[in-house]
Amino acid sequence: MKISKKKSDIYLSDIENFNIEDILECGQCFRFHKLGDKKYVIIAHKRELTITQTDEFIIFHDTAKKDFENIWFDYFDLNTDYKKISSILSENDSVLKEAINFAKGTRILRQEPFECLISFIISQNNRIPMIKTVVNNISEKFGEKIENYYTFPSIEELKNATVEELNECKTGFRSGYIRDAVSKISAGELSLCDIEKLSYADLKTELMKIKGVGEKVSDCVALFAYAKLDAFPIDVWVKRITEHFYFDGKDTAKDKIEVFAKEKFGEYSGYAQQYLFHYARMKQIGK
DNA sequence: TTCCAGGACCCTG
DNA sequence: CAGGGTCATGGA
Repeated sequence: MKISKKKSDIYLSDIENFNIEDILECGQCFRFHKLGDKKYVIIAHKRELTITQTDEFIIFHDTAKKDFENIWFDYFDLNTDYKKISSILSENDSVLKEAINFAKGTRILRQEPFECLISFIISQNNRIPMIKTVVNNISEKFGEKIENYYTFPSIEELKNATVEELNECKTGFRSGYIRDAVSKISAGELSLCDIEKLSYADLKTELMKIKGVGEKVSDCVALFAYAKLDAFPIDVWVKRITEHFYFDGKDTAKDKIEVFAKEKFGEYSGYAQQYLFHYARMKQIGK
């Protein structure tokens, strides 16, 4: 990977397995807007990052080198060798091979824990376009305006949000769950910072103390905010595609699928899950 | 109109 | 303890 600075922009080159479209459209994060072909603006870390990708470069517009090193390098998981991981997962598994080939440039983002937690609470029994709408509504109502967009609110900014105000953001029956998460965190019953050092299993146990956070939501937060790569979130799509390809199309309990994934994908479960999820959803597999 | 979505809660038996 | 009805919301 090569990094160069041109005027106020950062240029990345010689990087494999990076496709901004795959990364953003695969359903792991919700606060971005498409500006054009392979051109997006992402709102994270109190910044609006405009990013474009050409055949040769990935361009981080108007970005200080310090911000690239301190924020975006980790956010885009640039220290991980996805070529190696995709090659290991493709080996002896034609399903993964196909799913990876479909979206080679997918990477697991390292998202901010609070935003990730609230976003995936909202995700339950919901659709991705609607999740994006609701998360944006919350940002516009409780966050701060940067330039053209609003930040996702901090814990402090969401602390006094009432169920009625949340309902106005279309959170529906999840408003009480968000209230419970915010109150437990602001009361110090749960520290999103302290749990970072916990194992995957212990981290899940802590997150699941929040009302409205179960197996799947805690798995997503573990994977997308804390980089617990042994997590394998099982939603309707992952259930469908694993049943379709690995269980002869038969209805299979989630705990059985979990055991299967751990055995087959091991320390790379999180990556495998994301390739499978995106492929299944795009191809409507099992539906 | 009915069904369903990156589920989890809670009541019933 | 397992199973399934129920929960807002909006698009297909």
